[in-house]
Amino acid sequence: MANKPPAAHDHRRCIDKALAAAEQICYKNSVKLTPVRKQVFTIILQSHRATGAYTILEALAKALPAGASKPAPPTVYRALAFLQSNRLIHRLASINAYIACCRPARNHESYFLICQHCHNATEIPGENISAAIARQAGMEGFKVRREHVEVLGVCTNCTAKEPG
Amino acid sequence: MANKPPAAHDHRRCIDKALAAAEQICYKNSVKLTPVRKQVFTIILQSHRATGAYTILEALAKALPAGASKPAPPTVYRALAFLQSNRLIHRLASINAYIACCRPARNHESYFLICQHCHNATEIPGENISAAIARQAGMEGFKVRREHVEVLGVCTNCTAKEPG
DNA sequence: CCGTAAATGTTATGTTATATCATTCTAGTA
DNA sequence: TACTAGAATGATATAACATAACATTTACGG
Ligand SMILES: [Zn+2]
Ligand SMILES: [Zn+2]
Ligand SMILES: [Zn+2]
Ligand SMILES: [Zn+2]
Repeated sequence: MANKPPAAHDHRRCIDKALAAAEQICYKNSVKLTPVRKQVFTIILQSHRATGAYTILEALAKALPAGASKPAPPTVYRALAFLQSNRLIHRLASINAYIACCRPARNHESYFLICQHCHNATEIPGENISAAIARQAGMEGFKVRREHVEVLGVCTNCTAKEPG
Repeated sequence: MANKPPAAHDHRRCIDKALAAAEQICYKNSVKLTPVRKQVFTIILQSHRATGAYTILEALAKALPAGASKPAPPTVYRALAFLQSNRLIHRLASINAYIACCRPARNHESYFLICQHCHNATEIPGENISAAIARQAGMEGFKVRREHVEVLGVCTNCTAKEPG
């Protein structure tokens, strides 16, 4: 476990729940959560920090059965594309990294608080933000398709540890 | 002029105003808008679309006095860093590109509507969006430092041209 | 079993960004 | 004017992120 979650919790349970949800969603979408895809998703789930594609690649190489050939970047990027298209993960463009969606059942856009100190990323409800965006977009006659909100700053834990 | 601005306007004047403002801001900040930096800024100003670093690099190579040695990536990236730190441009992380700020005198975060069709990017007022973000961040005890809001969709012009 | 489509493997390359050190320019100062 | 320290730029190499293209394997209905 290479991270410190935003609040103490049973992370094993966290992972299991996410995997179960993913299985359901893939079944509903009539797509297959193949071993590679599941493995990549599991790697992403290990932490509440966003993970870079090449970090995932390394982890995948270690996770594969001994003797298996080393995976190449397309393997990871294809799995990421699959997971994104099924709304199981988000991409954080400002830091080129990928993170599990905390509410994959509901279609929604991407709203994150990213701690510059510990790099934990917290997915937040986007209703109010989205409404504010819709208002501005409406004034410009702009049709909204995707929303990416990435807020950088310092999380509670890190503020507590480093006052001032 | 390699672009179609969101609304018809005298783009030459647009550029001149932005350059004059930049001179002022740099003077106020006690920093130098050197020829390279000014040239890079001018290249970015040519269009209301965001411009990639390597596109800027090519344009810079053509713009330099004949016989001058070809610029390398760090030249562009250093100029971009300078322009960003003086709030003259924004980086659009979702498309890895750079665009001039339309209100550089006022410090503010980054709120953009990006047309997926014509690639024009419109900087919008962020007060309401920022307020909504502040509310969510407050609930998480998160200290906001930077906000990046990138909305992808279709602009008025493109909607008009391609109904349905 | 066979044929097809999906998934994965493999190789190469494209795209974006930075590290590092050398050189030149700028301004203040003696 | 000459010296000097710091800023800016030049030059080279490489890191980090991502995709194109084609070969091979796998899954699965007929
Ligand atoms: Zn989500
Ligand atoms: Zn933190
Ligand atoms: Zn701006
Ligand atoms: Zn458009």
